[in-house]
Amino acid sequence: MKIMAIRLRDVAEKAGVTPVVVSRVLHNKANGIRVSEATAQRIRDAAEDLGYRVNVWARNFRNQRTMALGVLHGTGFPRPMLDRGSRYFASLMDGIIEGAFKHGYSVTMCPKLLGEDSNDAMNDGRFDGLIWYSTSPPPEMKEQIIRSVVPIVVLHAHTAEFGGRIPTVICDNYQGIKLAVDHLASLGHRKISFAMERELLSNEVHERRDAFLKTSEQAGLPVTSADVIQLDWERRDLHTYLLNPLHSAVICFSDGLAADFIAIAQEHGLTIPKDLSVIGFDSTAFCNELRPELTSISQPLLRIGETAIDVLVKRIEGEMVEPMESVLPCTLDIRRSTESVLQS
Amino acid sequence: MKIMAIRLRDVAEKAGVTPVVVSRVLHNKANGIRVSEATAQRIRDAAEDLGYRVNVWARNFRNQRTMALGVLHGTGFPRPMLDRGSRYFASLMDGIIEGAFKHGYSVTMCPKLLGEDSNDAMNDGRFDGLIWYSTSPPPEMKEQIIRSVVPIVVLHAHTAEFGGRIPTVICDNYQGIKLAVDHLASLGHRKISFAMERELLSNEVHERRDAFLKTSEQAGLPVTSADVIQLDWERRDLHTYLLNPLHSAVICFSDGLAADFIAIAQEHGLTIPKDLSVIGFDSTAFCNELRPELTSISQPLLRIGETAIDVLVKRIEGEMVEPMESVLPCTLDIRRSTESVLQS
DNA sequence: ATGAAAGCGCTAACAA
DNA sequence: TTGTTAGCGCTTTCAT
Repeated sequence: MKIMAIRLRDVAEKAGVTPVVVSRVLHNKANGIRVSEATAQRIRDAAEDLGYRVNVWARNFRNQRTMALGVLHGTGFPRPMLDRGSRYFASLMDGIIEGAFKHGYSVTMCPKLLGEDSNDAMNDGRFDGLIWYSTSPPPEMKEQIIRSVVPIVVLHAHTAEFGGRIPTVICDNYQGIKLAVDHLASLGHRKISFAMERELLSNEVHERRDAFLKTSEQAGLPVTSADVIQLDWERRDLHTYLLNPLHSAVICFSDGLAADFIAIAQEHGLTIPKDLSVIGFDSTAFCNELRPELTSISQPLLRIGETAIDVLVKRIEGEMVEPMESVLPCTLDIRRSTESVLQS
Repeated sequence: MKIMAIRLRDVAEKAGVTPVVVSRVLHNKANGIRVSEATAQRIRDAAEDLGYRVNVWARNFRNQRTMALGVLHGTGFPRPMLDRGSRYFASLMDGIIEGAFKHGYSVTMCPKLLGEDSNDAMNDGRFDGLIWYSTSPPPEMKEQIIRSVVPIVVLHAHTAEFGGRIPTVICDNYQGIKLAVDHLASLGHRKISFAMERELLSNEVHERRDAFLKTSEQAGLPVTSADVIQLDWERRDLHTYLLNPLHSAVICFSDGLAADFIAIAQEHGLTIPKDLSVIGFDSTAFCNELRPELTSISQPLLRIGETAIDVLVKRIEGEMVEPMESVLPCTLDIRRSTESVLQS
């Protein structure tokens, strides 16, 4: 008992004209309509009466566009859960959706896509464009991305990784880390550290670590690569470290990691921030839910998502994108997890 | 410089056959292929050589299906942000995506849809089915839902609200609240309260409040409607209440509300759970990030999302759904925000 | 001002 | 085993 939707043809019959005229009256906003007002009114009435809606897919098919964008999650995890870890991916998606809506595109998450055969998504006509969001794609993926039929924008990567041929959007990791280091220095901290997940494959990890080392030095702090704390997924290394913590402050690679750091430090009897100042990265909403609230480097995730879409849409519409790499500045959201070392 | 994708016709030409044969060889999994192995191989080679991918939209168009599901967010907010408040919506979406993938459908979030003209989504051919997620739709919306061309499943509502004609999925609010009340009673709490947002329009608020009153009575607790704390969005009422708190425990309508309750109670010098036990509702991931970790009634959001999709797909495929209303049981996740009143 | 024709890529039904 | 026909709903182009 499938109810048929009303088609252009139905409206045309009711109004006593051909579908072409109906199309012009109802959908040709820009062009001159070239239809007598009387007919136009008759058509509009008929459409109203029947409750006509254009069939979007038929139109898109005819126009050879889908007005749909896909979000690809290449490698790393099986599927990005929205509700897991920090709200990182959720924030990003909010930005992507926002940007897409602005340009009249929809955002689709679909199986083949987020799973393995990402090659399909680039060629099966499902999308006008793709956002590739991945920690760090293996070489063969990069080749695939470069050769994709469909325009792609890659998040959290550098254009150089793709032979300068794929637009990318990334935050200014160096400048972000510098904000954190300077903040700690201004609070009188000298022994500061950087915590990262050893097994996380991501260019950004190394960017942030290197930025930590470099900016600390610039700030005149006695920091070496020994001050980088490498952690395993299960946080065993963290327990080990906390038996004999050597620093008064730590900058963590992500908010999720910072949350763990705080929780486990508290288990070990440390008071945050009195005994240890902690800074996260991303400044997602859940920083406000942690106790103490987490000071965090704010990567503008919403804007990153939106920017990526802006760039992608330009590409889809055949415009050149300049510059190919969008680097967005970070800010520092100072909350309660950092305090002056002098107070203690 | 739009690169054309390879079409069936291109493969056919290269293999020296007609498109129909190619279609059969490459896509007719189920039916007998009825093609000689030699030709089939030739076709497969040609497809491989050219890097052919089926155009999914053309196929769907021809088949008069979209294999796409929409998520409608009727009223209340302008657009559900994934990263806002508790992770409620994110969890739900994870379940929805999971369920959709299982059945081979994609999930689309698109502008017209999540904005105002939800009527479009029901008739513009964009979706094979819709999930309606709304706090509590106004009457005219309900009429629209009932009359929709496209199959719909409504979340967090009762089938009776839609004349018994629309399938719904909802958690067992009564049983969930009962778990919380019994838990508190077993910890020796006598003066317990229920906190809700006065201005939130939602059937579930009232269900939970009523369940609180009824199950408390059953548990032999001296509870009246005066023990329901009504709050404004800005939480001014909460500050007022906390000047002179009358209860040793509170069950909150949502995790987000519980988080606020805890934070503001702490500002007022209360220690959680020593001075006040707090229970949330939803048990989203961020309960673990609160300090203390939040005891919460767990609504199986992932399963609610998945179930909704299962039901929706049945409807799409013309099956009858029985029962029309799926009520999923809650559980209680006991964390650190509740403790025995006797300890103090 | 209106209409006829054509076709987007694909596949079900029927024909040879 | 292979091919022909036809059409999903829409819009662009060209004719009337």
